[in-house]
Amino acid sequence: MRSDARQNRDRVLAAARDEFTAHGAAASLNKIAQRAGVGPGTLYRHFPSAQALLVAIITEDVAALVDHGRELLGHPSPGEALRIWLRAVAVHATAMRGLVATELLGADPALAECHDRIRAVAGELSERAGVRDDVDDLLAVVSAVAWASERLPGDPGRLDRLLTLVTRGLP
Amino acid sequence: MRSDARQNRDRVLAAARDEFTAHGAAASLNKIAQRAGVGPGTLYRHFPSAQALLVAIITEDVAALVDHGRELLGHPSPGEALRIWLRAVAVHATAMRGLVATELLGADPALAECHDRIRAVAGELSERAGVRDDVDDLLAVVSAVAWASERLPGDPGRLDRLLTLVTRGLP
DNA sequence: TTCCCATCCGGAGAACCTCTCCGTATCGTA
DNA sequence: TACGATACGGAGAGGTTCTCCGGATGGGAA
Repeated sequence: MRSDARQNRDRVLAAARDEFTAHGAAASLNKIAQRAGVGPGTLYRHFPSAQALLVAIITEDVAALVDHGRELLGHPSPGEALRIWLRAVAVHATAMRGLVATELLGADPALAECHDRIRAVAGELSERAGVRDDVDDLLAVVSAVAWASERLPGDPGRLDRLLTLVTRGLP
Repeated sequence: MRSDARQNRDRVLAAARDEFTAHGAAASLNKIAQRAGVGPGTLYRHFPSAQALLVAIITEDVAALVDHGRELLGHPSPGEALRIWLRAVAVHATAMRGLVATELLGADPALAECHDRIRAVAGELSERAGVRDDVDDLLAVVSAVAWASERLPGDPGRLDRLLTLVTRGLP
């Protein structure tokens, strides 16, 4: 890839983060292109859809989330490790006004690898904690309440209350 | 209100239900107007925004939901009554591709009366069941998993599994 | 039954969106 | 330094939301 192409792609991604963070699903691709200082044709050549943009951003962030989960495998309290990590998953899902949750709960095959990585860590943490719940269902619930808490951003403690509600059956 | 105005309003509401059911948030107000057989000016005079349309539809449906809840107050098993009703709330929230959940979890003051009515029934059912959870949080969780289950409509049993997960701490 | 007017209708147009196409620009290799 | 493959970008097509105002009409009064 040419250097100007690489630079433009990075700028589009950064602008997309900012626009999605500010406007969630209402973010405009034209505005993202303007913010990145490129033409719409350039944006579309790098990312054929808003979804492709979101996938690229989410993929960057899932790496850190998975690393965090792996570190928690060494936690002395398996139940606590799982709770800490599920909270990290929830916080991650609230990003970009809940768009991360929306994408992770959808069926985009482009996120299959992200799902696999998250599922693998969730599986290990759950097993250590003796939790028998289906990990996909557990992750779905956590993402769902993350998304819900983004619907009323004026209540900062809400995410934790909702998480407490949905994880009380855990050890 | 004139009879032609009343008729057009009803047709717009019916068309809106159909379009929101088929397309969720991607439903177009122009298409709704076309489907109702009115001009955009007519649609906008009756409903100044998509949100106003949704509020009108949701308000119609909440009446039935609340009636259902009141009937359940006579249920011999208070825990079971609460579960049955929370499931009804979830099913209601999945309507129009999860748009009902999206709206009920938002901050639109126009839905304040709906919230009050739902909260009142939830409060009574919870009290009978000995549940101390904050009813707003409980309702939020239920709407959240309803929305999540709409993200993957190909898995019909998912809503029930997610509901079982989030309500297991109840009596 | 007719008339009149307040209420209602509807569609052209403005401004924005998504997305594409193709003439122009430029990076990088020879 | 030159050239060509790669990349750019913006005009334009077709869609959306939303408004405005000239025309239509429901219904009440005479």
